This record gives sequence, C-alpha cells and structure tokens, in this order.
Amino acid sequence: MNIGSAARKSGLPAKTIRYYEEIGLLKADRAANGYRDYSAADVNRLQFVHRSRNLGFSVEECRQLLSLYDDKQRASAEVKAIAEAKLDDIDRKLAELTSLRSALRHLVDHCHGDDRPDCPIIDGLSGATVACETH
Amino acid sequence: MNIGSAARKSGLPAKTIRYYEEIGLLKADRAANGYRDYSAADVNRLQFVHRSRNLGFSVEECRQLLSLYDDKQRASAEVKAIAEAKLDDIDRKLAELTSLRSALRHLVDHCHGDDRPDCPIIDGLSGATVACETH
DNA sequence: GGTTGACCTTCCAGATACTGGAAGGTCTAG
DNA sequence: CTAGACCTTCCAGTATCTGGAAGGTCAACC
Repeated sequence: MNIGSAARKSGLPAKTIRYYEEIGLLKADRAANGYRDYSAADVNRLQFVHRSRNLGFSVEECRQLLSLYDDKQRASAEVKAIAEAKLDDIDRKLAELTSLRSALRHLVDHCHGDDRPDCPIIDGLSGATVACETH
Repeated sequence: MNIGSAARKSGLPAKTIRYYEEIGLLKADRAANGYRDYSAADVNRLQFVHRSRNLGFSVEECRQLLSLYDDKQRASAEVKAIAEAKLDDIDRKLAELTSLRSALRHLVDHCHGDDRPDCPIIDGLSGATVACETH
C-alpha cells in the first residue's frame, strides 16, 4: 500500500514516516513507479513506533524496541536484556502516570473554586503521592 | 536555593531549567548577586514539569497543567475543562502503556529463543491487545 | 487522448525542545 | 588570596519533526 494508506492506518503523518525512513528507523519497499510500498507488517511497526513515541520513548529507544521485533528469532541475551529494561521503564512510567492522574483528579475534585490563597494538595502534584491531611 | 540544588531536587538539568525560564514556563526570583533563587514550591513545579514531559506531554501541555497549579483559586470553567481533558489524555496513555507492557512481557516470556521464522504474537505489539491463540 | 485532482517524490527551510561549550562573574574553604 | 565549584549570558548544535515548493504519477471522467 502507498504511504497515505499507511499513514491513515498507523496514525503517523506521511511526513513523519518519510522522516523515519530517512533516519533508518524503518525502510520501505518501492513500487515500480518509485512510490513507497508498505505491507501490513510495516503498518504494525509504524503503529508500534507511534504509540511508543507518544508514551515518551525516544526514537533511539524505539529503534531498540523494533529490534526485538526484528531479531525475534535470534535468542539473543542482549535483545532480551533490552526488553527487560524497557519493561522496567514502562513500569516506572505506569507508576508516574498513575500518581499524576490521582493528583490531577484530586485537584479537580477538591481544590477548585476554593478561594483560599494556597492549597497544599496541589503541591502534591509534583510528588509520587498526594498528601491529603493538611487540606 | 540556587539552580544547582533545584536541578538535583527536581531531576531536571540546570540547562533545561534556564531554558524553561527563557520560554516563560516558569520564572525564578533573583538573589542580590544575580543568581536564580528557587523556593520549595518552585521545585515542586519543576518536578511536576519533569514527570509530565517524561510522560509525553508537550511543553505547551505542561504550561496548561501548570496553569491549574497557578490559577487554583480561580474557579474557572476553562481551567477545569483543561484538567478534565488532561485526565482523559492520561487515561488514554495509561491504557496504551498497559497494553504495550503486556505485549512486551508476552514477547519476552514466550517468543524468545524460538527459531521459527515468524511469531504472530509480536505483531500484536502494534495493537491494543495481544492476540494469543495463533501462537 | 486530454485534463483534473488526488496522490506521490525530493529537497530545503522552519519549529520545538533541548544540550554543549565558551567567556566570565561569585562564593566558600583553606 | 587562590582554587574549585558554583553561577551568569550568549551562541551554536542536535533531535524530532513539520510545512511548503516544484514536480512526477495515477485513476476517472469527458
């Protein structure tokens, strides 16, 4: 399929897909007319990169994650180590996102429309947990 | 406190803190000697920005999130709407991160050291859920 | 067959978000 | 009063896109 379809299916702009090719993140086949040609597997890879980037992984980290995808038949300790490290990253991100969520939720539910000049709960936005007893 | 301490406590490089000041994300007081002077509340804001950026929010989004922090005594429907929208963003990110995690976990646990040329589970890396029955 | 409009191509410039380094001022300890 | 660790500004470079120009390709319709 052409780059436009791949863009629609992966959610990435065509521009970005070309850029990823330019930096060697993923190459595409070319049709006889010179158009890039994407398989369903390519679209999967693009979707994967899209969500990984959205979740705060760098392009280099995406390259490592894609290597899991590509080197899957190679029982490589190195590749497995990368995967384990990424799992740890993800767990850390999950914990932070959860705490950010609860802080923001708390703010919306309890700290709004209040005209006191300071709300100690809001200070919890920056920390891992929301301190509540001073509110 | 000086920028170095604020950097250590917030986890952001001093360079980045200066950059955030330059783009007006958060201003700092100045001591008599011209050094930037950060309060504990400033450090909270910096930590907050740090984690938000790590989780894939843009600087502009961080600016909105910080406005919740700053306009907290203003019972503004607009600010509340931003908070609700950010909560939705966070929920979406949580769901994606969870599915990415389970896909990667599955890959590490089941698809490795396998020398078959293709592993359908890995294709699930790009989707919201991991299809398992074809493996 | 010709034209139109939606595709595609490359290339180059600009935007966003840092990041590193130089040149130099300030502070604290010995 | 000197050494080393801070701090300052400024300017240049990097990473990751993003927009636009100039032009080729394709499918459909007259």
